[in-house]
Amino acid sequence: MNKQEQILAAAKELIYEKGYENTTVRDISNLAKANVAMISYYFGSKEKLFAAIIEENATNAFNKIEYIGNTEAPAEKKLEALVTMYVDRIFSQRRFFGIIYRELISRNSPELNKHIIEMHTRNYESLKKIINDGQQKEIFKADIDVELTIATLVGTIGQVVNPNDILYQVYKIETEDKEKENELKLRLKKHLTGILQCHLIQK
Amino acid sequence: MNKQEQILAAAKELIYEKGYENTTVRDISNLAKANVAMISYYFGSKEKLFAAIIEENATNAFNKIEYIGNTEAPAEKKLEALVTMYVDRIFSQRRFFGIIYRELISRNSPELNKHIIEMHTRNYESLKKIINDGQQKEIFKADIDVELTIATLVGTIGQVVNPNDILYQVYKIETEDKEKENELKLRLKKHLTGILQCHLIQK
Amino acid sequence: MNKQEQILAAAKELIYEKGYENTTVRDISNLAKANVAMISYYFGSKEKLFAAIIEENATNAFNKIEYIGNTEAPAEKKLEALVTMYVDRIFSQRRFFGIIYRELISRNSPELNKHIIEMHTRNYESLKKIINDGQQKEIFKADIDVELTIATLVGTIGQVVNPNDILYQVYKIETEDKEKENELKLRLKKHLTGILQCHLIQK
Amino acid sequence: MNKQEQILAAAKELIYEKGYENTTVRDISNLAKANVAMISYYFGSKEKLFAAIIEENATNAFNKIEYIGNTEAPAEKKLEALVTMYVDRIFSQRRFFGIIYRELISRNSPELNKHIIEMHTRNYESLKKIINDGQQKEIFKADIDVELTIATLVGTIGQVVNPNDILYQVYKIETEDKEKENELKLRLKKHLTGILQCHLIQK
DNA sequence: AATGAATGAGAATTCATTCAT
DNA sequence: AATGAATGAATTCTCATTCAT
Repeated sequence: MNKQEQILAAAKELIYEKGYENTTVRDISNLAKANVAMISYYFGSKEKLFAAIIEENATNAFNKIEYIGNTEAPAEKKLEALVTMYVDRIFSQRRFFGIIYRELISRNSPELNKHIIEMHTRNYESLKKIINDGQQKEIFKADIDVELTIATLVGTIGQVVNPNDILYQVYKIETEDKEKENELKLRLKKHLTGILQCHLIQK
Repeated sequence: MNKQEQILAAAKELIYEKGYENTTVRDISNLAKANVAMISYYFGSKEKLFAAIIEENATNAFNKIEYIGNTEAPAEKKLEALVTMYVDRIFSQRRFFGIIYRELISRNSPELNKHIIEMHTRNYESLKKIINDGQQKEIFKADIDVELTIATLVGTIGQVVNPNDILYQVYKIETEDKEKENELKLRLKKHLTGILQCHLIQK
Repeated sequence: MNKQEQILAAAKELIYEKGYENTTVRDISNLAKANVAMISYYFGSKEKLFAAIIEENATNAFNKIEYIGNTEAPAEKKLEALVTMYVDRIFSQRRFFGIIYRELISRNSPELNKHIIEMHTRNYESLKKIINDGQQKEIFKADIDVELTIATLVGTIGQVVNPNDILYQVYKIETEDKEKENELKLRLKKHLTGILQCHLIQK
Repeated sequence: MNKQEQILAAAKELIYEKGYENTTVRDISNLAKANVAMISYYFGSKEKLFAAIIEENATNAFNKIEYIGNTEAPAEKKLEALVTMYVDRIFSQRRFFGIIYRELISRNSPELNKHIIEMHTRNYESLKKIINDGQQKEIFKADIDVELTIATLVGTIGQVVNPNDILYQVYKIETEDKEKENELKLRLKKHLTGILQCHLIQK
């Protein structure tokens, strides 16, 4: 792992840990064992470093959604695959998920916001295609609110995973415990598959 | 409205608009037409001002949940009332919703976090009581995941309302348009009532 | 002298001494025995502090030119008064004269440049009026190049006073010696009065 | 043109354009299409690169003055030749003229200053010799202030050419216009020849 | 209760220079 | 001779807080 990658990794870790505003470039450079100036050298600025992280992340998600969309599986299997993928993904990136929204809200960098939105729109469209496809094949109900159904999928996981102190204390789930975490992931997959099937599938 | 209230109001407005870190005490004092020093004078520090806002907010929510729980309505009506209340509430406080989680993540003030969690736990318990009640009366299914069901309720609304640029661009919803906003609220209420009834109610 | 004035005074001193770029806000705040932040507090930024200095200075010059222009003296007396005024002025502000041009050349702040030019234009017009008046009264020759005559007046003094190492070493004039300095001022006044009278006055 | 010369050329161009402090070694290396490190490699440091530029420039001037001094022409012709030479020279090097003084004032490199002063002293002595020669031959008046006369020559041109925004706006002269520029040079030569002859030549 | 001035710490960024190749 | 990566020092500015009134 070269310096540039080390910086990226350190930034990802810290930015979620403490938020974008609370993470200083010095923190990042210390963790990455790189000189402060290297951040400007490689990424131009703190903000652009952040943009690079988002870019990488969103593209990654996009590829996974597209992959599921392009399989030959029936719609209900695709739904299950999406739930599984999303739960795994958001959990494994719990350190990152959430910041996007947090920073989106801080309107001080319209350019960055625009970029994030573009990424998200792309991912969203890819996701929508899968549901529309299920509707066309008359496996999914026609009269569902596609946008809000996606909001339920993502929002539920986000709610569980994001504000982790709440998760781990309000929801009485122990943190740092891999086993318990896997249990929770299973619970989430089951809950979401159940609620979404009930909501989506024709009877 | 006295100076203290003016400061509180200004803080609420700005902190959501730009986030906690991006809101300076000077911004707040300017908007409140108060002197900077008054913030320290009345609230002790910026952080304590923030805590005061959260306090007020959470207590407000708690009262509303308790009120619904204490009515004589049947469980399915209470569910509908909760959906309506949550949608209205989060929408009307969209300016505030989200910061809590955002700041929770920034771990720099454990005390503040603890306080937020206590508030939330209290609200959460009150909410859970309502669902457990419906289960006891055999209107709601017994084998549902109560915690995650609440996560779906709150998370779905949050997902729609929170990152509003995404809302307004990815979800193709026009901002600043009261009529469209009401339309969206109706959509959300319908979607959530539908999906939660399908999920919760015994057949 | 309050803090704001102290900062202004310290800035004037240092900026000429070492140039704008070589003077740090920390230097200024140290000399002014003020905190660094006070510079932003009072002036907004280093650049605006510089602008304030220029403003004050140019306005001061303008008033003096206007005063001479408005006296009842004959043109040749006004010329003498101008020479005297300019020599005294540039000498007494030798610490300041020159920076304007130095910074004008560094084109990085177009706004500042625009402002400086406006000030100078105003002063220049006032000066020109005096010479034109002498021409109208047929005391001064009609066929002189007014712009370049002013350039000679200002440029000569500037050349002597500005690059003071050259002045004091190339021109073999001892620095820091008040007596010698007065001698030099007399020399300059004599030289300029002589050369300008020879150039301007009708025979 | 090899790399070293390219760097020198790029440095000359940029340093005047933006001033010494505002020109970064990276700017220079970019324009010269050379690596940053080559500047240190060839010149030792940014400052020494600057010294090299000054050296070249001053020597060039010295040779021209000496050439005029060594011709057989009568003093008044030499004066005219000097005016012409100086106007042409300062104009053609307007990009460079002025920085010398600007940097001289920034006292942070005494060595560099000393060097510049030496160069200037040499040039100045050569110039003075020409005037003294004219005095000896009783063509020029004996009672003139030689130093200040030279200051008038150089200062007037500098005043016109140096702060070019003032020149081009206060003096109402269009920039970038070769024809107008030549016109201005002629004006200057005429003005200076006139004023200096009137001042210097015996009647 | 209220103010404006003042403080000191900490932020991101930029720069000339050097090192390893 | 030439390069790209890396360094550490320095700079301006912003912020929450406190002091004197």
